[in-house]
Amino acid sequence: MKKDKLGAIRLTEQRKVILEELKQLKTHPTADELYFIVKKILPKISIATVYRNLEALSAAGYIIKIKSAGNQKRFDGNMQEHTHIRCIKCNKVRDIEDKIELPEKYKNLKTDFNIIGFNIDLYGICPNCL
Amino acid sequence: MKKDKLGAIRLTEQRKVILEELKQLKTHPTADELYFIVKKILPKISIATVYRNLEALSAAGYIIKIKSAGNQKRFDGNMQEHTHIRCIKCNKVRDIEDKIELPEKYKNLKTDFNIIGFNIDLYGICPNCL
DNA sequence: TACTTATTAATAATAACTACTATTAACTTT
DNA sequence: AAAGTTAATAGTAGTTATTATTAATAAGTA
Repeated sequence: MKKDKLGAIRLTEQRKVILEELKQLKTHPTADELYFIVKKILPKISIATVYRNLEALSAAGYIIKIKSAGNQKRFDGNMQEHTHIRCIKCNKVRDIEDKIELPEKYKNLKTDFNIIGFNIDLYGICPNCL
Repeated sequence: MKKDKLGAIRLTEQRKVILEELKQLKTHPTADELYFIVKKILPKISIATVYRNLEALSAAGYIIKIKSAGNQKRFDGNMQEHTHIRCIKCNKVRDIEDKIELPEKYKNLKTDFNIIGFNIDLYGICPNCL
């Protein structure tokens, strides 16, 4: 089986379309939002395929699963390091171009956890909800 | 109706117990975890009451609803400003005593959102999952 | 006291996933 | 290339965490 360089998944037609559409969007859609978009290209696709493959693609490192508040997972096809801002009213997520870095002094925090990394998200109100 | 100073909610017996138990815990429990704890004191309490009142208490400013990853909401009775670290394996949340501040230079980020604040969470592996 | 409103326990309903199943497609071995 | 093996899919059932509904009760007010 031909494996891709990034992760050990085969890029099926469904996966290719999901990936392409996600990469074109700047809106960080939820799985169901993306389902309706992908459906226009592959009308027979199942919503379970979209959920499953968003997980697979993010596990394989093609896309990013956006953590942070909100009860729906969102996905991001932009692999450049960047920060997100979320609207506290409608939960939409947008990119912040500036890359935020944590000062050196926070590298050695007191905890019995094994620190792997951190996550900074901004929150505010989007133009639409103002 | 006697309103409390903080928010406009009446502190019923159920709410008092939920609040007290949460304040004693350092574990940032989920609603159902807290339900089983509170049940020992009020055996007849309904899980819906716990969910409803965790929302009510956080809306009224008595407790904090922890945002960030993981599919279950978690709650924190510690109103001091502090940072959280989450275990990527078991999703448990612990406090970091140091207060993390965002450098000045990030106060004017380029975005059409109205920035209200930010949220920093660390992630890592807890002693138990190591 | 009688009335009004808030809160509760219990349970039904919902939203967002996630697992299952039969089928098909892709790859591998003969 | 045929047969065998594994992976992926569509469709759908099931699950989990949460939210809404409802009838009963408790608290506050006139």
